[in-house]
Amino acid sequence: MAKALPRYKRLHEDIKKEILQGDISKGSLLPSENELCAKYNITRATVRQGLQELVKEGFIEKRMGLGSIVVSDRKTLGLLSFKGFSEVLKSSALSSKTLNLEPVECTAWPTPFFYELSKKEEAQNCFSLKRLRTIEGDPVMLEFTYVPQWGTDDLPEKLEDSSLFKLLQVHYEIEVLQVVQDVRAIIGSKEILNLLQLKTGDPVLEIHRKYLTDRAGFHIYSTLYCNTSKYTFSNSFN
Amino acid sequence: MAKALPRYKRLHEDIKKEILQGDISKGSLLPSENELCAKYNITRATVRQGLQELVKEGFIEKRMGLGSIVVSDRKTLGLLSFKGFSEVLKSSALSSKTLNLEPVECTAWPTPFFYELSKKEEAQNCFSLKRLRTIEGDPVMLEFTYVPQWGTDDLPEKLEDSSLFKLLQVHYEIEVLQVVQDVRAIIGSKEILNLLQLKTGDPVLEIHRKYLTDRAGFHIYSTLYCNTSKYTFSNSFN
DNA sequence: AAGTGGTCTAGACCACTGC
DNA sequence: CAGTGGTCTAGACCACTTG
Repeated sequence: MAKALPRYKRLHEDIKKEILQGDISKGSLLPSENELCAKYNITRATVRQGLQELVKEGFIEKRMGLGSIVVSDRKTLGLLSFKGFSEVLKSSALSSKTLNLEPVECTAWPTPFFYELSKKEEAQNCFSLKRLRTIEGDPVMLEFTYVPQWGTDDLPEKLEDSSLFKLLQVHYEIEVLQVVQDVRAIIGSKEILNLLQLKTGDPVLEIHRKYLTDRAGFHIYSTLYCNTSKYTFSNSFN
Repeated sequence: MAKALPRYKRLHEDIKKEILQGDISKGSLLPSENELCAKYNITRATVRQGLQELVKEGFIEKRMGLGSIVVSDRKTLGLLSFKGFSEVLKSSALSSKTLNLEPVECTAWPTPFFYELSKKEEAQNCFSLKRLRTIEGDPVMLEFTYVPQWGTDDLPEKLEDSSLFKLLQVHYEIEVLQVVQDVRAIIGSKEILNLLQLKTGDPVLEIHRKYLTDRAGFHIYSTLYCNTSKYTFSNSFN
């Protein structure tokens, strides 16, 4: 029972594999779109659809009049910035920990919710995670995350041994494609300040996030409260 | 001299404006792709190219067999995108203004500087801009920007009639490729609070930015102080 | 000048959602 | 069922970069 991948997807995965395996080295040019047409026996529109995925993932960049350049590590920071806390920090020398403040629950969505939910989302429950992140023992981020219960029923037990985003990718084949976030500075509530070990009147970074995935209509939502007195919240994009 | 906009871009901006102005309400369906073909006198491939931009920006989502749903009418500002203040706002219905608090000066870099400068940068002076951005009359962002004086000698007079980033692109052919930023929440100083019309003890978003350009070694630096009491600052990345 | 990616046309068939 | 978006073909002209 072969799945019969779309042709553009086939090209996308082929080239991605070649890049990751080093068959096409960073900085070099991909075959031209016309050459790829010939190689895969597809039209240019289909080739471009496939290449566009690679651009979106940050593997290649296109240069007018020149070609498609492999830049596999240029977007690294930008990619890491939404892949979750642990992935971002694991390459640095700082020790980080994540503490689940409450067991994962499956409940209705909080109301009012900070982003508008679709009817499909509203109709189902969600898993809610309440976690505190620390760096070198200092609490730096309080995170409330909401994952729709939609083919992810055994999420709680799986969550034990891996990060949320890795779990979604590996066990459910859900990949985060994009993040939209709203940022503001607020004076933290007593509960938030307490958990972040801040004093009354201290400012806190509040971030609302919506993660868009490759499963249509499947979104993950987070609210983050950050103690930025010692560590800043940094990201990179292009 | 202005080039005609590509047709897909025209459609993209039109619909985006309609969404932001509330002409198409959140949760409703866009006209079908075939209807848009007829309305704009373009083919479906072109319509899809335009709609895809809206998907990328998080304004719409597509549902197989159903249509394109408007999922966001955020009036928040994509100010964390690197395209600059004016560009982000021009498609929305909100009126924005930029006030130069001081004439553009060419001086040494401030010390200490918030990012590490290369020797080449340190060896030259920089233009410093101090600007206040307002939306609908409300001051929302105080911006200190530093541009190296490196083939940009006539920057001050050129700056009169266009945005900084457009100016750099058009007159000096410098294109911003990537942005690195550090974000924190602070309690504003008296001067900052005053300019942003905030009260003592109010929180402010502080952002340090480094813009990387296609001219090797040429960077632009900014410090932003944002009043997030009324508008949040949003961005989107992948 | 030759080749590249950027844009665009005018069709086509399919799988899916709602009625 | 009729209509939608998902995929795809076979062309075309353009602006741009490099030799």
